[in-house]
Formats: sequence, structure tokens, C-alpha cells
Amino acid sequence: MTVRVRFAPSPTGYLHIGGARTALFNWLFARKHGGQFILRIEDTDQKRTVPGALAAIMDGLRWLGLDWDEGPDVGGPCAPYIQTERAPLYQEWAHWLVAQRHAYRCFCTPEELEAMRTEQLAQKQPLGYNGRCRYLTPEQIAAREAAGLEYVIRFKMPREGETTIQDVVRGPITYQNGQIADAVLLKSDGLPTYHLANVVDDHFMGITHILRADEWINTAPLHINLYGAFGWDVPVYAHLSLVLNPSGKGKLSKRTQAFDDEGQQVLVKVEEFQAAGYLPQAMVNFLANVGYSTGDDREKFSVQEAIAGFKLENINPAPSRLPYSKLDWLNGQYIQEMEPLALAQAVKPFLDAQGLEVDVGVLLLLMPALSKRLKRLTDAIEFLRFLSDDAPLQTTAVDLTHKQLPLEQARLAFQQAREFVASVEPYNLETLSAGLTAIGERYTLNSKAGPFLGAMRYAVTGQQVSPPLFESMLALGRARVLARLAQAIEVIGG
RNA sequence: GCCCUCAUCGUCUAGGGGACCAGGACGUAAGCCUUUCAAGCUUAAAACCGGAGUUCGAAUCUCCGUGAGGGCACCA
Repeated sequence: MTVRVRFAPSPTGYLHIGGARTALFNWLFARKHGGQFILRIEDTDQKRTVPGALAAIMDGLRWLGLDWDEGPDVGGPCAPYIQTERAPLYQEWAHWLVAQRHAYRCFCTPEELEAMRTEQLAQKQPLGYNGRCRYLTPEQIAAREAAGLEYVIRFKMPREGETTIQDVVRGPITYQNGQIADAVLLKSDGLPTYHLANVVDDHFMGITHILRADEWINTAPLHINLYGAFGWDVPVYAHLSLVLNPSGKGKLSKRTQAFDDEGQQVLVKVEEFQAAGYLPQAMVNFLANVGYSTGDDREKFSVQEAIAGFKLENINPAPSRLPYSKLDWLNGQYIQEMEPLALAQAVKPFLDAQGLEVDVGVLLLLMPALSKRLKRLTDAIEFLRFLSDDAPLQTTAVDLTHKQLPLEQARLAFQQAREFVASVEPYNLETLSAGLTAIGERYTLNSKAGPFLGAMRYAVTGQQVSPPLFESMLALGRARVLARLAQAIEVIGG
């Protein structure tokens, strides 16, 4: 039997990191077993559907490299993959259930349901539909229909017995049937609820395994009874533990913002991670380490390795928080591995967005030195500000001197450095390094180049922290370095 | 209120009766290296939620607590 799994988001917004993780696990499982990964859109709540959300979700999945074999854009043998386009199918099966007496029409109004709920709350009774319309006589039903009353179709949940779900992650879980209310299957607008649409689609789309978030686990017994009423096979369930807020309080939700211990707002949308300069391969690696373990000590692994070793049994049932600092580390590791050209190209859009336009050729000179300094691509912005001539350098005499390089010595050193830079041939890493180190050693009191090179850094970049000095000088070019040295000499009155 | 689930260093995790004075990783701290910042290397501190039980032996199995999370819509 071919493995068929699906990711079935509702298009209510961007792709959430928790959703991305669910999609990833499904995708890994499909790829591991040579099966199909299907993208299905559950848009049966038209009030909540957000225009553009579908595109945003697909963009997020594509960015992460999670390609789908069937879906709204690519089609497939079970098309359409958007639930509102499948409405007649659900209606047909809802009415079939009514005819089979596994479901019934419910004429209760929203006001009546609200009153019932308030009553249950007040009486501290279990919440849920009380089954008032379940035992309506045919005459009563006919009368209500004749009166033109709106109705929904509810499932006639067995009142006796129990239902056990076999969850791959958690083992068997048993529910008392009497505890499960009669759920709405078909809404009065003719569209199905999640329960009906999900079961019908999973059946007709041949879904073999349902990997979804733990928040759905309590709907499983209802769904199992639905499969039973239809006479269909039940897929294998695997409920993934939830991703919690960094505080550990509550699940990471797309409706509320999350904050870490320092009160910093934390990233939750996939597009935010992208904008913050994270690499998709780092994201995938990171997500595959949350609530999941390879079983050995590997922390960093490729997508191919993740697929090869993927096992449902390795899913951890306990909920977890996202270890954001580990993501930073992982991302830094992946950045270090990038080829200079690829890194330069990856960094450039972030620089451009800041109005810091630098040729890829120039960036290329800096990348080998920069790659091990970046946790996120956006970190390059601060490092490379010095490449802009827009703002004048704010260097002071204090910056350009040192206790080992007092003002007099600094003047001499900078004068000589300027002459050296003006005339050195060729102008490259080796010559700059040799020449300036020698100058530093000559003029500092302790005969070490360090203090002078630190002052040079200030003079040339105007930054206390920058990429290595000689690389920075190379990227800047001889003419601009000379201009900045002249400025520095002016500051110290040389 | 009712139902369901979960519980190992600060965090992500390994472990599934003896190989555990509990291993790895991130983070933290210290040292080395060093032109800044990093990276790298070395070292350190840091955990089995509590209580009973089963057993020769429990982080591991059972029960009871406690704590945390999820669900209980004509939302998904």
C-alpha cells in the first residue's frame, strides 16, 4: 500500500511555524516511503478565509522545500483539492448518513444553542449538544421543514460503549462514547464542518496516515465513529505534540503574539523567519529536532538524512518549546558552509533592502571572513555599514589612539600608513597585512601591531566591530581607504 | 465543570528494568587562540516533579498525588 499523507491548512493567514512542522513531518514520512504528499485546503469556514492566504501558505512550503505531489495548483487524481469546490460531495454523504439513520436534522437555532450552553455552564455540566432534535418524529421533522426552518445535520453518536483510537505516538486511547456530543456535520449554509469534510476527503483521497497536531486528538473518536458509519477503513493516526510558547505557557498560536523570557516578541510566521535571515535548510533541520529525535546524537543533518532516518516511533509525545537559540547556532553552521558566491547572493537582498547597495563582486571579497560571523543573513547589515559613504565617519581621537599608541605615535603611524596604502603594489591581502603590521609594530609602545590595527579599524570603517581589517580595506578599495585615512589624520591633528 | 494527554540539565533531547555517581546539543561560565567581533579548540557548572508499590535491582513498570498542555462551536 502506498503511503499517502496530507497537509490540510485552512487559509486563514500566513504559514505558522507549528503548521510548517506538521507539514514537514508529513512530507518526511511520504518521502521516506516513496508515497505522496498532498496539499488540501480546508476553507469551509468562509467567514475566516483570508484572500491571499493560500498563496502565502504555498510560498512558505516552497521556501522550506516541501513540495507536494497533489494540490490546488498542480491538480491530481483526486481534484479538486479545495474543499469549497467539493461541497456537493459532502452534501451527498451527509444525506446518505441521514437516510441510514446515522445522522439527523437539527433545527435548533443559534440562540437556543447559546442558551443551552449558558445553562450547562451554570449547572457545571459537560458542554455539548444535548441531542434535543435527535428524537424528533417524522411528523415533527416534516412540520419544521414545511415551515422553512433552517437546519444542520448532526451525527448520531452512539450513546453506549467506548471508542479506542490507536495512536502511533501515544498508544491506545479510550473514550466513553456517551461523553461525545452529536457534532454538526453539515452547516445550515450547506457547507460541511471540519469533521465531515476531513473524513470524506481523507477517504476519497486515499489518505493512509494522518499526522496532525495534538490539538485534534479529541476529535479522533468522533471521526472513527464516522468512518464506521460510512463503512470505511480508518487511517493510521499519529498525533504530534504541540509547540509551546517560549514561556511554556500555552501553545504557540497564530492568533496571539508570543514573547520570550526577556519580553522579546518571538518569530512565529515562516515568512518572518525568512525575513530575519534564516536559511530554509536550517529551518528544516531545526524543526526536525523539536518533538523528534533521530535516535542518535546527531544535531545537524541534511534533508536527505532526515528522510532516510525518519520513523514515526521517534516522535516525542511531550509538548516542547522552540529552542530559538539553537536555531541561531544551526543557521550559523549552515552559513559557514555556504560557498562565498552563494552567500554573497543570499546576503545582497538584505543589504539592498537597507539601501546598502554593494556589488556582489565586492561582497565576495568579504564573504570568507564574514561567513563564520553571521548567525543570520541580516547580521551582515551591521558588519557592512562601513561600505556606505552616506554617513560621515564619527571617529574621535580617542578611537584612534590607545595607551600603547599615544597621540604622537598615532600621528606618525597614520601618516606612514597613508603613504604605504597610496603606493603599495599590488594592493592585496598579503601586502596590506605585512605592511600595516610592520608599521604597527614600529610605532606602538609595546611593539605589537594590535593597538594600531584597532585604531586603523576605526579610521577605515568607523566601526568598533567590523569584518577583519585587511578584507575590509580590500572591499573598500584604495581610493576610499585613502580618503578615510586623510580624515582620520585630520581628527588627530597630524 | 467534564474529557484527553504529557512530565530527564535553563532549553531541545538520548535512555524503554542492571552497561547511568544519567549521554549529546544549544545556551551559560572559564581558559587557549586572536587586529575588533566571531569561529575553532579545551574545561566547568547544570536534570530523572513528589510519594507509595512491583522487583535482588526502577529514570525506565503500576498506582496516587502535583504540575503543565490540549479539547469540549453551524472554527479549523
